[in-house]
Amino acid sequence: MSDGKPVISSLVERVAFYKQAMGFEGLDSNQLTEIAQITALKNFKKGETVFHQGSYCSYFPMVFQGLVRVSFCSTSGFRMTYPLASDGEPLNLVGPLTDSPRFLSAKAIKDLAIGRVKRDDFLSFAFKHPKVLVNFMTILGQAIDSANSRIIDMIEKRVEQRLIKVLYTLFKKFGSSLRFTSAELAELTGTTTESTLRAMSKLRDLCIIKSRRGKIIIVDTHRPECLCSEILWV
Amino acid sequence: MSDGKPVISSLVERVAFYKQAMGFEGLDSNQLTEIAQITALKNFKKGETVFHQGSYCSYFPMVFQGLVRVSFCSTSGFRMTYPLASDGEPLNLVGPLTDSPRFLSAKAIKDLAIGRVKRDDFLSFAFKHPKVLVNFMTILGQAIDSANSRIIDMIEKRVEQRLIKVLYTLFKKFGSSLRFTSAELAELTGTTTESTLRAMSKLRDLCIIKSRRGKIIIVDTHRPECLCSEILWV
DNA sequence: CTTTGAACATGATGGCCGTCATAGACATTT
DNA sequence: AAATGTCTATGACGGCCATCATGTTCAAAG
Repeated sequence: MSDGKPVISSLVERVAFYKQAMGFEGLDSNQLTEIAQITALKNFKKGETVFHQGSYCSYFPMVFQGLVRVSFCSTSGFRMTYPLASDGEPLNLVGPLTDSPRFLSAKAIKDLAIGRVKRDDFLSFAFKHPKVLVNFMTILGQAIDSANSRIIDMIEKRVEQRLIKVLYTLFKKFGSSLRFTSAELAELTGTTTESTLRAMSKLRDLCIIKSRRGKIIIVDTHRPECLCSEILWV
Repeated sequence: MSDGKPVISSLVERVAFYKQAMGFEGLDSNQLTEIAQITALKNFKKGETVFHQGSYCSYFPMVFQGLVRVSFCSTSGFRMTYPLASDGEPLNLVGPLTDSPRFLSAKAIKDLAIGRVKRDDFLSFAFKHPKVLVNFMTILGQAIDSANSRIIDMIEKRVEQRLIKVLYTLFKKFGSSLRFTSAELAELTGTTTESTLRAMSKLRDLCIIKSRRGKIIIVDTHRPECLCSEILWV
């Protein structure tokens, strides 16, 4: 998607974007135009921070183009990657509505174009079209179910199974060729780099994946699918 | 609170209930009356199931009186108690809005009075007064943050620290005298009964708690407080 | 080409904790 | 009072995995 091409700039393009964006299902063209008009675009270079943990949230942010790693940090500094948001996905559904800061931080993995709506503008839009709020709650519900499922996985599943689940989820989202390092996968799986590497060795022996430096290829997509009744929120 | 007294039945009482209920902050009397009018009460005996995992959600349920254990089950049967909902708390914020079933199940720990609003009625109420939806999203946001925090705890905290966190949260909600068995605490902590008992022994040695069969008394509330920057979603 | 740093790989070690087993304490029932 | 079931308690064992350590491969930079 985001291959360095010039960024969506016209109103028509922005409307087209919202038409396919997560959370804006069921809105008509007038409503989409309305939100598109109050959206401003801002670019971030790869590696830049989109927002910090604990920062006040004065904008409602959507990923127009690129890839963002959203992470959740503990007080002790442990980081867990939560979702990887790509084109059409919202970055923080809750923050803009409840002016309280959250524990999330977001960093650009690829060059980014973020569409931002000022908090107040977004609030009045949402109040005018509650359908958006219901859509958002649906997404939040999925996020909660997914987080709960992850908690249980942490208890009863071992690293290898959790890694398969992560890989399968990434496969569903990005296809069979994945550009992630073991350290990044570890952050998604909730384990250490070493354990991830060991688990990867096993999966390679089982001919489920092939891997090169910084790249994983899912060879056997069938077996992960059997092991993953539900996919994660990524 | 719920001591077997006759249940809230008059409209006035129901309005008074919603005035203090979680998720209905900022609504005026007319709006509260409106929702109170479409609320029907249903009683459950201790031990009864309020709703099953995967069941279709045709009502929006609130706990009027009593205590409900809301659990999240994995496919393998592992159960994690998520929130313990008491008077004034909603049981399932998402289900009624998105007619998809969720992984939650709910069981009465004490005799219950549940206020229920039919899904469609609730939907039109929420669309008419989006403030409710924003309130709900705030709650969902807290739930997500709490779930994420739990995921990280599962990784980097050991059983004893997690148990302290659980006890502290229960203390904040129910006071220093807690009626829970070790098996129930284990379900909240995400561990086994045996490990919970061992951790309890340690906490007893440290004079943080005293315990008798089915009852825990938090003696030193200061130390748990130091260890818990944030409390859980219970 | 050499250097440098990141990513990959794998062995050794130790500790937390889940599992199994045993047993005593307590409440309720018969 | 005896019986039964639940809750509490604790020991033994073993496995998973975090940690530390060491070494290799690879890509980019100088």
